[in-house]
Amino acid sequence: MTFDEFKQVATLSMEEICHEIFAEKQASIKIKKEAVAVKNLANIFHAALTLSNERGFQSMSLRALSRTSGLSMGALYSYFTSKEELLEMIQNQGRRLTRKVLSRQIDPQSTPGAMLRDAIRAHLYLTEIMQKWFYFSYMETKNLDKNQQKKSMESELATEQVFVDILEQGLRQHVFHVTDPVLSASVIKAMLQDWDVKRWKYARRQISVDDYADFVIGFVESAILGRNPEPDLPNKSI
Amino acid sequence: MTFDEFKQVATLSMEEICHEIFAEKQASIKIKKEAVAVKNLANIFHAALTLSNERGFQSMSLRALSRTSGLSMGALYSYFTSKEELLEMIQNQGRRLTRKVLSRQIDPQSTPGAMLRDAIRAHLYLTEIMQKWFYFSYMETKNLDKNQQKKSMESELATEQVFVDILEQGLRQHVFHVTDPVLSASVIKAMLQDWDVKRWKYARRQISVDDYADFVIGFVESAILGRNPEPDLPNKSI
DNA sequence: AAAAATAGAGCGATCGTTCGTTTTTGTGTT
DNA sequence: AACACAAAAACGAACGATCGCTCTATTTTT
Repeated sequence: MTFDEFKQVATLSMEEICHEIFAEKQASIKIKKEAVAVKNLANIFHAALTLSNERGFQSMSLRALSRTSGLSMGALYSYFTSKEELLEMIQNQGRRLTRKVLSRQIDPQSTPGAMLRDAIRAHLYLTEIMQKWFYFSYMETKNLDKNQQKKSMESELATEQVFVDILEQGLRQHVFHVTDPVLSASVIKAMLQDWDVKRWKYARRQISVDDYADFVIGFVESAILGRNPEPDLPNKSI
Repeated sequence: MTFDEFKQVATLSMEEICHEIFAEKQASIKIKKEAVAVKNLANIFHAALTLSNERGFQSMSLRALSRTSGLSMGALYSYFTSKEELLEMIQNQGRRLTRKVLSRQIDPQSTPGAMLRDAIRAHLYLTEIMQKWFYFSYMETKNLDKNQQKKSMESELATEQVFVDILEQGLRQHVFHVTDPVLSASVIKAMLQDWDVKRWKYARRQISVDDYADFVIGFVESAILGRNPEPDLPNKSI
């Protein structure tokens, strides 16, 4: 799957999620008509992410959000009941999209090697499309309430588990040489996250998302395919 | 060098830095006596890091800082002229300590393999000791002014360069098999940073800093020592 | 004209910062 | 040892600005 194809899948999933949010939050959203609500919600989310990523969510005043989104203070409060609820809505929306898009990208029938490559690439593509959200989520998790923080951690562990599963499957088939699948998945995830958090560094060096994906795949494969030039050889790791 | 030895070196360097800060900032610090100034500065920095890491620096009110540090509002403003200057002082202090401690840890006379291991371990030990500061720096860089942001980026690139140099030396001596030293250094740094940022994850799994260091060293070595079981063999990589 | 959506002034709370006052400290004199 | 007295340090109430949020009036849509 190329980056452009991936983009289309994500866009479709995004629309689904806006419908879901509208359906669930009808208690706190005062807007009746879905078309209006979805359009303005997307607008508000985009403006909030842009402003938050400059100085942090707490520092973003609702007056600034009003200015950037083009909606009045009163209008904003037709879409959420408090600033904190807006924070939760944004976090929720991103988690949903992450789950939805990633689960569609990995074919459990293919080989562990192929699955690992697909998972790395899919993660990076997703981060690229949802850049603002990932950065936001990364920076603002600590400002959530206990319950939402727990959800955020579970989401992190769930994405990590995708890699743990792939690595363990590779271990069972004797194609990966991994001493600790959980820690390995952890450091792989750390590399992927760096693409979002240290974006300025890679932009300055003119490294594209595909460049980075190729490199990470190569690096990880060197680390876990083992030093044996015939990785197909079984019973080596016992 | 063990973790306990490392701790002592860092503590000594910390005292040096407090002297330096007092000497340089005498324009904005209204306190005359160094003993008083150093003691309270350390107190303020510690309180500010603790509070900031809960909800972010911007969300930390100076009244809360006053409460936690035990100093009154007026007293606080004897040590800095504005909240923003406090932010800059904290960032500066951490960057200094990082530079000072790390440069003393790596012996340029040893082999690339040993240097790489030492550098990884030293980085993780430093992160462990300065945990609050690193987390703070990670989260608050974007809130600095342009000039301070530039310094922060340079500091990041400088620490990365330590790894680039080691990798390139290993390349020249044909002991490392690295396709791109800069990207390799980048992902190594990402793994090290994860120890600080995702601290809750490793704490929950009861992984110590030495456990993590051993794992990262093993992972990186698997990746770059090449698949050749005789890594001493020269001219292989040409 | 009824319903839906938006507008924006106004409210109390809290923010960073200032400044006149009080307390503590260090030193020389009795 | 007790005191006086500046200098140094700490204190905390008060100020204007801005915050999140509300509420009624107005505009837009159906």
